[in-house]
Amino acid sequence: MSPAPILVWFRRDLRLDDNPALAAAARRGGKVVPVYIEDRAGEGAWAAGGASRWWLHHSLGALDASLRANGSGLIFRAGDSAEVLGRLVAETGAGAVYWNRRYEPASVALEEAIMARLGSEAIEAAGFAASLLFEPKAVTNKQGGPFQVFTPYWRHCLELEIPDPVAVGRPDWWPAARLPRGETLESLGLLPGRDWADGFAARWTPGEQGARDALREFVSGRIDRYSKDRDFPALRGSSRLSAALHFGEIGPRQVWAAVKERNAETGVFPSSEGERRFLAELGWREFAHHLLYHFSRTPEAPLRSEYERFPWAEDPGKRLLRAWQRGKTGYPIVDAGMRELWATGWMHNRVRMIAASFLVKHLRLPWGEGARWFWDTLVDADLANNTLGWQWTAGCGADAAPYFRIFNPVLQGEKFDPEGAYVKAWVPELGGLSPAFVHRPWEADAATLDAGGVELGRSYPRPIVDHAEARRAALAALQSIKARP
DNA sequence: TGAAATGTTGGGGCG
DNA sequence: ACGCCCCAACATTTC
Repeated sequence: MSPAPILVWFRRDLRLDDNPALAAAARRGGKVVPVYIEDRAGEGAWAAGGASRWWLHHSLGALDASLRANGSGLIFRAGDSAEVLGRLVAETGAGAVYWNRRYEPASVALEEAIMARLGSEAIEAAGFAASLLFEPKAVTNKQGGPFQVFTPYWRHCLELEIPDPVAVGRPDWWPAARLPRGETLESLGLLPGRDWADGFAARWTPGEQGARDALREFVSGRIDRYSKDRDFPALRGSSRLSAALHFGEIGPRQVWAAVKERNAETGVFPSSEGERRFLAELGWREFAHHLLYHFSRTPEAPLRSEYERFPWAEDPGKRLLRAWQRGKTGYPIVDAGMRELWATGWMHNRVRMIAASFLVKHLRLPWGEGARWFWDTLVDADLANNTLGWQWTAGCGADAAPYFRIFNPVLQGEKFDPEGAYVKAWVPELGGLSPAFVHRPWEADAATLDAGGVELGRSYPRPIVDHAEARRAALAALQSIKARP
């Protein structure tokens, strides 16, 4: 008699390769029932945002197709995860539920509850490590606590052993369970109602194959120029793997192994500044997830409590916030970034820092407003990375930028987009300006603006705040929360 | 994974 | 020839 069926509960591990839960289930020899549950309440206050759901929809479609090639596609369900799993166990006579762990606070709580519930029913329940290089509990400082500064954290991690993805591999075949499919992918309602996301498809290929292709393309060449090119948004300098990693279409061990593999002949690894820097970005991803695990309130509250009393600016009618969201601040590099975000569901990292800094320091609007906007508009929206990024920018997080570090959007633009190519790609109304003025159109004289086809205040806004003035106000506000008990 | 203010130095114009 | 000033260029400090 063959073993009882096993439910494989897919979540943010939408791949067949290097998927320990699936591999373990396949090894058992019983039928495998792959299921995805859309459980918005189970995500706490951070159910996936709009752009992210677009990606999720297509990634689930790709996973379903891959699974169907083995005989049985993904079972889609909506509702409370514990209840749905309980019903499926009953329907299928499953003896076990396997999944790959998540580390966000709501997910940790949900998994604990499910583990207890299944345990009480004598159903085997097992979570596997798949989405990080290191489990949060495996990385502690000498006092046994979490690191709060990246450099020592990552130095410590590099001493640890990275699990080999080949050891998990991709199961060749497993006995398929025939189940009524019930709900369809479409019925989960993941796609946005409006035509907002229609342009995303021109840029992205969600799914395991797309992720694999993107990794190969990056690692076979661009990675060697990564440390130089990564800061220039007009170039394609970064890997653009963020969404694939968020949804687990590819795992960080596979990324690590791909970089290692390209050095197989020499054995020297990492072999270039580009590789070293790229791996350190995986390190930031680990760091962010570990910090969120240990400081579970940080999506809502500053890690440094003195920032609870930060005097944010008034914004009647949300005029400033709206201008920022729509890419109409009058600062070209900020507006270009915000428009790239809206059009593609993604923004170059250098520009994320500039745009975020502008919201928090020039407009003095709460970082949570920015975090929410990014959460809803980024296809790669990730609670750990988003939280770390915004708290870093606002100066209130772990290893944060010092409060006095205020990006000058003009200088940043001129430094990292010297020709204005990035600005012109997303803010076409500035296309007629020379590099000397494309980042500071308000300084051009009337004839220059006229020749460039720019009508300040009409075709492109004047700056909504004055840089020098905003900088002074930000420093004063930050001063006001310092050195008080 | 800054920017601006302030300080220092040294070349060159000039009386 | 000398001292003085200006100021770019660079370094340091401060926010």
